[in-house]
Amino acid sequence: MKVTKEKAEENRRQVIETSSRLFRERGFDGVGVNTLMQAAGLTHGGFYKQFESKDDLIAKATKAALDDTAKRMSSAIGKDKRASLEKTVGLYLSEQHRDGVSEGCAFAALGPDVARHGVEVRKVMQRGVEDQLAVLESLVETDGEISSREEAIATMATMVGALVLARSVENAALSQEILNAAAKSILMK
Amino acid sequence: MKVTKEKAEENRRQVIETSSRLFRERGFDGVGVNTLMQAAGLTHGGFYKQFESKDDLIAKATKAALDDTAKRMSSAIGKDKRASLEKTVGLYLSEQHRDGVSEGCAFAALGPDVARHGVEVRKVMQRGVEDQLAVLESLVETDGEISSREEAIATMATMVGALVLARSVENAALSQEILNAAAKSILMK
DNA sequence: TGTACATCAGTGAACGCGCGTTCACTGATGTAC
DNA sequence: TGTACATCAGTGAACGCGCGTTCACTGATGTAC
Repeated sequence: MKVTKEKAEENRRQVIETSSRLFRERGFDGVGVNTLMQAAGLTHGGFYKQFESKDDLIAKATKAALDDTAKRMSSAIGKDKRASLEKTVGLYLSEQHRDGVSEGCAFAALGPDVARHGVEVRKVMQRGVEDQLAVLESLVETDGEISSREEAIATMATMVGALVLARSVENAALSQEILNAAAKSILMK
Repeated sequence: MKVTKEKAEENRRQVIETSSRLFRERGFDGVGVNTLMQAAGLTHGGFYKQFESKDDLIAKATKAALDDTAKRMSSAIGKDKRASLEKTVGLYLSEQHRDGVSEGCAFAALGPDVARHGVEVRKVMQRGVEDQLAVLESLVETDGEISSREEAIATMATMVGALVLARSVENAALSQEILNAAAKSILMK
């Protein structure tokens, strides 16, 4: 049956939000349309009234995941540059972030998945990378050897790589060691 | 029909090798048992004569991928520490490596996939991380502020993160910029 | 070394199941008068 | 404001297909004598 425009829009956002979490947790190929719709409280048949295809939802859910992370990370930003950087790195390389994939960074959770998919989602990802780089660029200190843009890129790469590695190993001590060493290296510079 | 022990062992290795490439390219959930067996020139029915389950193959193929990368990377190691580090970083953060997922680093290609899977494959991955860290530890220079172990971890995180990001963005210039900035940052320290 | 036979890698059909996508239908919403 | 009707979000069955796994069978290999 038909539903108010507002309700339809709310359902749509619900599907995207739920998908952004489930995709991060299980990968694009790890959850089906049926599961995603049911998790949002709907039946699968109506999916194509809201989205062009699963790939369309993938692009939109990835964007939502990026916005989600950006918002969480922005809570670390204050007036003091150094304190903001420390807080950002501390949040990103925390046990909680490592263990909370479904609410965490889309680059670390979905990077390789994105690389395997279509142009759309890679454009979305690119936008997310540029946005995050802009934030980091305003936080890093640099000497003459390297530009703040380059420093921001290296910092982001270190954070993403450390999170990916920390999540890939079985041993908890090694996992923690990875997070700590990366944080130390970034904040030492 | 039965086949010589040697032929059976060769088939087995062929399946593992093929899988290690296809998994890196398409993800664990992106290729089925049927496809993997056919790619190795066999029919799918015999799969369970060689492997306990798909997860069993995933663990063995991931190990093969790690060994593959380790071998490729070891070609960069020579007598001069600094030159070896430069060559390692140069190889890892090259366009060729970015574009050659199926022959490239398992951490960057399969990290999140591994994080989503069983204990077995995470143990395999951990071993790979430790091995690669040992190599890097012997290449990095450190001051008193950070240990060579910590420096090796940070270096590895930066390389893996940069490769993941470079593969996730659509724009070729940005992708190259990421590789370059990460390499510069590592070699500057 | 030659023969009889057990082993078992590989085949191909089949299992139940979930995939992404399509479609005829429903009935409340929202619009035209 | 009230009525008639077109719209369209959501339903549930169905599409062909590939998934991981099982199984009866084949026939060359490899072993026991």
